[in-house]
Amino acid sequence: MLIRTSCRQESFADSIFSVRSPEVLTSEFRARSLKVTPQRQLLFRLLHGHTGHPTAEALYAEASAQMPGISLRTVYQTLNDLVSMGELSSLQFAGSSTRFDPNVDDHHHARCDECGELRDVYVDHFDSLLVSGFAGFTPERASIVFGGVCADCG
Amino acid sequence: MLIRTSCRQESFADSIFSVRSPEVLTSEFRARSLKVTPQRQLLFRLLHGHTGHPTAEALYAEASAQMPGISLRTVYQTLNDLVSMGELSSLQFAGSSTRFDPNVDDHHHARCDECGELRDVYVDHFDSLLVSGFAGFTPERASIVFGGVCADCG
DNA sequence: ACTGGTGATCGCATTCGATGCTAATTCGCA
DNA sequence: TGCGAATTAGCATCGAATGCGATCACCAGT
Ligand SMILES: [Mn+2]
Ligand SMILES: [Mn+2]
Ligand SMILES: [Zn+2]
Ligand SMILES: [Zn+2]
Repeated sequence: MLIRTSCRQESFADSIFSVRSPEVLTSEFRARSLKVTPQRQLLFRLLHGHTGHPTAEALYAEASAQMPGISLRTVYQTLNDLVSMGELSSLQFAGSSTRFDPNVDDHHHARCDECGELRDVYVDHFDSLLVSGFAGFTPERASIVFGGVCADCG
Repeated sequence: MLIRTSCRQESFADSIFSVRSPEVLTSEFRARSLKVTPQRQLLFRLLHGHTGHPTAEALYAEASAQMPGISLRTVYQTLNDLVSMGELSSLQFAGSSTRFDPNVDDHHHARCDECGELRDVYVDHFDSLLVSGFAGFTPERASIVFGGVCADCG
């Protein structure tokens, strides 16, 4: 496998992509007659600025620290709402639970075979790919997952 | 999203990729001191020539038709063995159970959003992709999944 | 062919992530 | 402030997959 690494690597590292602000999410929820509860507000805050790919359990742990008694069920509920609103995306890999991605930008992922760490990667010249085998299939989206070894595990 | 469709589309459709022959798999199992039982032989046969992406349950159904009493546990066992031997690969998507892929050729997939149908696609010029964000990560593999609508659901 | 030993089979229990259900609560609008 | 509708939280349930272990059977060596 040959992969060309862009020289613009650094410029991307500077950018931080996350879920939209708690204020925006609040309006979005209200606009859909969804109530803005303290539990949801807390999750809005936790997700905003989050650059990783947390699981529901991880967010539940973070949330519990600030709001003891919040239920895992509610965390799932809210994350699912955000996903169906397109404010969050979800990723699934073999042998681990669903990861939620606060970065809804058009991007792809690199996943470490050892530790499962997931990082965002950006791909240029996607349209120079030549794909055969669609035969009637209408592609609308594409997602690339690179498998390999991360810096820590290497 | 812009995707270039290869004019060689048809030539690929002619090729049939599958798991290796029951005879080869038999030798492979013996070489590893794994016994070649009737249950395994049946699965070898079912997988050979299989061009789809069946679930363990689906293969269990097929197997049960020819060998009533075979257990789902044994089907999983054998499929997992084949995967760890590299004779079969496994794929996982959100909201559905693991799909086993008898095609271990280097290829990618297109998945219908409606019905979940999965088809093989082949990608050329992969090395013209420009990837940024690796930063220490050593990529070894890549897998592309196209999302969209299949001919039946369109 | 027989046999011993190691690996396989199969059914049942168990795990784990995720969702269904619902009484009690709370949000948000009037 | 009060009402109706949405939410919460806890527990039950689900589905896919694996752990376990008594019994079975492949197969190498005789
Ligand atoms: Mn991401
Ligand atoms: Mn395939
Ligand atoms: Zn790692
Ligand atoms: Zn379809």
